Amino acid sequence: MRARPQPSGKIGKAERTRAAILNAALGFLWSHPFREMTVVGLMASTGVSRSAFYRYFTDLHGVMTALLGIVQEEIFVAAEPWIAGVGDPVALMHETIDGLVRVCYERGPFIRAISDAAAMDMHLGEAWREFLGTFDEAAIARIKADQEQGLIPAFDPGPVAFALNRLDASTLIEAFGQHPRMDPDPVREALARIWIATLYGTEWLERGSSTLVRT
Amino acid sequence: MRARPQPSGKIGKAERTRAAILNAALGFLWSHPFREMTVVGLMASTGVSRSAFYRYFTDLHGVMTALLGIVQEEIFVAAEPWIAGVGDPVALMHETIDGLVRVCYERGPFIRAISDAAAMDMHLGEAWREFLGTFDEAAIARIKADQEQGLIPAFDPGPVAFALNRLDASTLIEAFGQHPRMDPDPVREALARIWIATLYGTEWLERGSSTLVRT
DNA sequence: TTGACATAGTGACATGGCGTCACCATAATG
DNA sequence: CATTATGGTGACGCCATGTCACTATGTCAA
Repeated sequence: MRARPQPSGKIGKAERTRAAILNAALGFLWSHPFREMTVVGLMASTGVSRSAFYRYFTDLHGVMTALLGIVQEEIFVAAEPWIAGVGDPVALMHETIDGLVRVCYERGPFIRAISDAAAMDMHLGEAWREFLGTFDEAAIARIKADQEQGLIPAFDPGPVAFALNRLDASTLIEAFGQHPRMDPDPVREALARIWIATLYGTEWLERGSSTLVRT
Repeated sequence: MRARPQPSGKIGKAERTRAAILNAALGFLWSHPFREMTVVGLMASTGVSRSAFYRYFTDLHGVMTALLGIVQEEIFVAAEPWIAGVGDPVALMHETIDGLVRVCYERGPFIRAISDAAAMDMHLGEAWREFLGTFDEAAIARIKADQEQGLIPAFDPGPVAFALNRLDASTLIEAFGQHPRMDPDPVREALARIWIATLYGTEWLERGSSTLVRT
């Protein structure tokens, strides 16, 4: 065991500074693109010197990796109904898309910042791709299962799941990633229409409009 | 009239240098991500000094803007069948997606570089968004027209066209944007399935497989 | 209490890429 | 032959980055 400065429940100095940096990043990215974020600007709002930054993160992309970890969790939870739920798959699909749209509407600028930053750093790019990859796996599994039940026509689920997931990611990021954000309702309806028509067939679209799912 | 160094048809020094820079960029981006491109590296392969670069482009994003202009044209041509063609819309859709996949497979790394660079520069980002925007307009018009003929069910075409175009862009970029590129056939089939199921209905999917369109 | 030690934080430095500027060379024009 | 504009160059200053030696502070063990 090493010498731990704080033996009891109180959060230590280190944790507080780290959190301050992350909060500064969140505050900044809500209204500015990632490309405008600098270490100087970030540390200006924390009260500690610029070089202290490198004690907590390797670079700005390290901050974004941390942010990805936070957002990731929320998105996984939102997507769960259709991925793992039982019951009417079309209703579950509405629920999942509803959740994804909600999370991405609330976190839009952050998610866009992560996706932007992913283009500028190999490691973050890899993490981002892996993140999307888990959705591919999950969607493929669900499609396969529903195909075996005859709910979805037979086709290779891999490329379709891949494409539909990219559809969600890039549509949501573009729609909600910068101010002014689009109205979420039409986006939700469009995504639901595309997923349902592609997987379960057009006949499911007219009845059970998305308002049916919303409590 | 100013003093023009080349009075007749021969291409001048300036045009040649500019082309050399663009070629250097193409050569580099085929196997390296945009984030690794520098002015020094670019000019090293041209034989002229680094500072000469700024006579032809304002910065690296200026190069990417020029590249966008080139690729844009090819993509417009490829997309034309469904956008402006007459006849069976499902066949035209297959033709368009076929063309898009072909162009994006050939130019993949360049297109990905443009899209990456768009995240790092305001002006290029605007140009890229505008580029995608023209497809939105075109798709909306086509969907409206087919809706009036009863070929596509009635719904607000705006968000659906928006989402489907983002689907194409991000799927094609992710599939073919870096080596090793995916097999184009499954991607083509997945995109065709999604577009056709969403717009014209599932019943068009089984017959007329994509191989029918390929000469 | 004291000495040892780990952790938080700092200022200074070197680096690398960028964009500009004053200046030079060349070649076409009159 | 003088003029003039275009293509090209080296040097400069700038900005953000990442590192490093060093200080300060607080904790633990003897």
